[in-house]
Amino acid sequence: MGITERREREKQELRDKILDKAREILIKEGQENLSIRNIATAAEYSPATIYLYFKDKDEIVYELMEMGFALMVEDLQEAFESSDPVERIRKIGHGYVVFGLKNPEWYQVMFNAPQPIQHLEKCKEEWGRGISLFEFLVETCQEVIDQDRTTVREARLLALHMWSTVHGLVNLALTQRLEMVEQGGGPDLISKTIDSVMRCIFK
Amino acid sequence: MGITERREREKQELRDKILDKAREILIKEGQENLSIRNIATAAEYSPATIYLYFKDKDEIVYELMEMGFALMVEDLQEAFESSDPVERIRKIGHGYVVFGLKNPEWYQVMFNAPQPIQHLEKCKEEWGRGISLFEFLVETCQEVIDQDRTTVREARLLALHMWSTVHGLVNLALTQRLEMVEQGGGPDLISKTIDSVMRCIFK
DNA sequence: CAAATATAATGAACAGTGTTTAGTAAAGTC
DNA sequence: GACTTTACTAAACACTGTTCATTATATTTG
Repeated sequence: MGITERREREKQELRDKILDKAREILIKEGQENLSIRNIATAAEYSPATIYLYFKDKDEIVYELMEMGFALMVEDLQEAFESSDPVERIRKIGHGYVVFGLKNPEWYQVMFNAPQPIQHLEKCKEEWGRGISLFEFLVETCQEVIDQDRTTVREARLLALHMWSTVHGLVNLALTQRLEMVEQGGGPDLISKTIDSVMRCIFK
Repeated sequence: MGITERREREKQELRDKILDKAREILIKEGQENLSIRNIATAAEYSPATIYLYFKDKDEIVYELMEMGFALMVEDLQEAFESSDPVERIRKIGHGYVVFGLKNPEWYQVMFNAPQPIQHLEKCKEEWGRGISLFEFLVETCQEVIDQDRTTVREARLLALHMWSTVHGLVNLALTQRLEMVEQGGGPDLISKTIDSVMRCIFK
């Protein structure tokens, strides 16, 4: 059945094209301009057609979130490969913040947007890539604890501490709250804060 | 001129009424339902009338942010009065997170919404109450440093560290990311995390 | 090849959003 | 009572997500 195969393939291709245009709009014009109509125009189809390939807008945002995680993992690859667990955590933390500041639109979709999470509730899938990243951090924290290089005793708690701090930093910076209290609230301040956090946690 | 005074007073009263209805909608129906039309209907006026009292929606959100800070300061009053600076920081941190989790709509407006900040840029005013809160935290951190109860040497850095962590925690919880990695990601986990952070920072 | 059928795509509508403008109705002034 | 100022609103514009009946295309069947 070569014909049905071709149709299947064409269907997949259009789905991919829609996602690709969505990605372009997200990056170039921001999340506030990521509308079904804009996506449809970019893909040269009518808005209604989008709904033949995606249940709703949330499903598109969910797919973009997945893409974002792939990009982030790529960015953090070098950090993951550090042999020293403390250095690994420092590099992950720093890389995490840099990714967030350099890719604000991706970051919003991945860590702040409610849509992808609501989509998960509906489909009962899992926040796969996000969990993987966190679990890797937990494992690294466990290594640090095993090496007795921190006073914290629980790996999950330590990982959550790190995540909260970098997530908080990125969000404060992205929502312009950081520059409200610190004029030159740039990457310098963020680096200093991460270093300070690291010194607090590790011996 | 009693008439112009009355008219001035009536103008102020309607402005207050609009803000009050906006507050009610924010709390009861959430930020996604805080529309000019909903506010106008609640105040029993046409949508266009709102624009005679506020430049745009952002200005209303900005006023709501100010209200939110007043509420938060009230909530944190007890924490502010602790004589021991370390205890003060712990209580502020805990109170901050509790406020965020109990008042998600206020929290979004105060710390995540872009509107009030954009409004500030236009009007060149200041994020007054937010800055006051942060500066108080900085002063308390300085006390802790002076008492030599932490290894961190810079008060502003320490304050930012604390703020980032609690802000990150609240946001992870509010956007359902916390429960993605920790099933029972309730207030218990958050308390434990704050305690862990405090132990790391203070001797 | 033509007719019937299955599939794909869309135009138009619905209910909502923020915002502007022209016009009306009421209140105050002379 | 006539004029002017103020307060208010209906209607429109340009958007948003989403649905559904209709149309056009492609494939299968007679």
